[in-house]
Amino acid sequence: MAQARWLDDDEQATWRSFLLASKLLMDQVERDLKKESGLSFAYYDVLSRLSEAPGKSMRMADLAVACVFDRSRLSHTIDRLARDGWVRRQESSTDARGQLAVLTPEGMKEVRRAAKLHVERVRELMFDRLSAEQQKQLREIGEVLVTGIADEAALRRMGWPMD
Amino acid sequence: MAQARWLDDDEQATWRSFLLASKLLMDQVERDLKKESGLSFAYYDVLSRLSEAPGKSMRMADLAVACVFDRSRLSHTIDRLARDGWVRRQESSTDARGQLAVLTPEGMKEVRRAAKLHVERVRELMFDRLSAEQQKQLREIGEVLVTGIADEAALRRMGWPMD
DNA sequence: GACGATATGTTGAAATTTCAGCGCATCCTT
DNA sequence: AAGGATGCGCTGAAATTTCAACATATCGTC
Repeated sequence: MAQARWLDDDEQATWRSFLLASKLLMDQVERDLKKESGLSFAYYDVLSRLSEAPGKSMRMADLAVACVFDRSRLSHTIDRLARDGWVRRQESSTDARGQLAVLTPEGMKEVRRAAKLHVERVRELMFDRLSAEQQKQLREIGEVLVTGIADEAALRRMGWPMD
Repeated sequence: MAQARWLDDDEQATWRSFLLASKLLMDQVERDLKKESGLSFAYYDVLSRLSEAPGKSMRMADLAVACVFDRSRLSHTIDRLARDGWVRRQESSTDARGQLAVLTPEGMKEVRRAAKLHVERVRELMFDRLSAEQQKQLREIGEVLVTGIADEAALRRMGWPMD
């Protein structure tokens, strides 16, 4: 029973392959994004969520869930984005605890500029290399893993497509 | 041509699914590892590579490549691991620039303890949820992405299985 | 063997992330 | 409507990671 739950060679290779692929891919994407637009992926992620949200704004807590940040990290991150003028805070009208992060017009321009380069890069690194079949497989695998980890409430807040 | 390289809906969903799955998975794995063993994944990764290496030691540069750290990050990380007594430094006998990171017996015990919990968790989060078919697919997808990003020299240094 | 080009590992400071805990608001039960 | 439980967002300090630069060593070539 000691070894019962160990990983066999195939599993080991699968895990390593997944791990390395995501590390290398994100590393490369980060590096390029930063070099070409000055934004880290974390900043880009926040701005890009806001840019898609109705009113170009989101509750802090929802934004944190969507970006998979804890609340503290998001708070600090919004501080910096606000200092740079890409985002501003606004009080929620319905919940006195609530703060809204709102994308400024300058922030919107910034994301757009970055998005162009970013998407290009993702395409080169991922989609140009995987067959249509593999893309479908990857999507399904991702969905299985995601729904296995996040509960329904979290998925909803992330804007995950519920069937 | 402006939109020629944009992502369509399927691609967008695939990318998001991959991104979210790896974030959530690593997040969860990190959190559990830390809670149960006190080690961050970065520390665990370093120690675990060393534990598998011949002589339980590696050149700093090779270890950095294997962990996908830059040299500076590895240097600081080894500082901390050395302070905790899990690792010690040793000069290379063949290259006067070289430093070897060597796993101490205490470090070895530490990884072993952590590995047990870690592997258990990876199994629950990943392998218990994916079919054999999906595991095979994921492995191949990972390999395609990895070889698309890292050059042959880097792969070799990572200990990547070359055919 | 001298030369510049490249590789190795470290350092210190700056930027970012993590961690523990706070104050306040809303929710839920009674 | 009082009470506690929970949710929200923020803060400051500690830990970690990033960044630019350095000193030294090896490599390749002439």
